[in-house]
Amino acid sequence: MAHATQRLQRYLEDELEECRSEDVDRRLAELGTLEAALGSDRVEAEQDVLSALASETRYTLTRVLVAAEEELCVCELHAVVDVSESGLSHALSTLADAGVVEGRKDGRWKKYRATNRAVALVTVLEGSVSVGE
Amino acid sequence: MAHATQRLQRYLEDELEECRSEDVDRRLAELGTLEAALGSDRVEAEQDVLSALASETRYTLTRVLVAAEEELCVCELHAVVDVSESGLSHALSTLADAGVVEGRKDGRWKKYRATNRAVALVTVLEGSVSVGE
DNA sequence: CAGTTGATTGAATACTTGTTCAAGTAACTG
DNA sequence: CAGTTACTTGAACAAGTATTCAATCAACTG
Repeated sequence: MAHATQRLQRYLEDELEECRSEDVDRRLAELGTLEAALGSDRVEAEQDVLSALASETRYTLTRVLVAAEEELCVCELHAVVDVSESGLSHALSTLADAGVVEGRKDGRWKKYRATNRAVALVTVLEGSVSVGE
Repeated sequence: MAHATQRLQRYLEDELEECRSEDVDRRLAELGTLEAALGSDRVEAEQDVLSALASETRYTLTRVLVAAEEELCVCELHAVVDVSESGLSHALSTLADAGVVEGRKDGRWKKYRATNRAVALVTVLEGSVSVGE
């Protein structure tokens, strides 16, 4: 919650045709409740997931892993994105921290697969975003 | 698609117990298909949505608008996030470009509401992300 | 065990992005 | 019409982030 109650007061006068400061306080409380109901740690966690996906490299990796429907080796993923070996590793690590992919060591190779979270998010995005925007 | 086919070749030798370069080419083609099937403009659009949401200010605004289930005035939203008037305007404009919110002018006031896309995304995130990560 | 190879980690850097300040537009009000 | 008020826009700066290089770890191989 923050500042600027004068403007809000004028807005409520306008909307409610009545202007007691009681109304402003009540509305501020309502907005505060809306925000508080979200739960700041939950919101923070959700935002971490969004930040993890909000990069060309990382979203491409996620998309490919979801499309693959199987685990892929780091060396296979390296053929898909155009970053250094180390950049790829950083990207996968970020995605893993966000719970979007899961890694498993298999001998000298390491394999990653998409989690349900990734599948759910990609599905919704795919369904809601039409091309040409 | 990118580089590093030697490593991929060794991986396939390992996996397939057989090592013709044909196999490497086929696998590369498969990975390429996976990636191409996504459609780069579609992926780009999806990523714009993710980038729009991947900011504390903008995601909070989105969350509040989704929770409100009604349009809110810019002046009301200003009470929710801790940025300047101009920062708020920039944030809402970014969200509108991504199709996450919609604005409507009502006299001297401007009101924003969450779009279906926002509702869908928030719902999935809420459902897939548990607190404590 | 020394040598390779696959992958990760940390520090440095180049780049992107969020926020603000200053100025501007659009709509009401006296 | 001059003056507020609500909001937006563009430029500039500060803060954050993606990528790379170098070094390191871990697993296999001869």
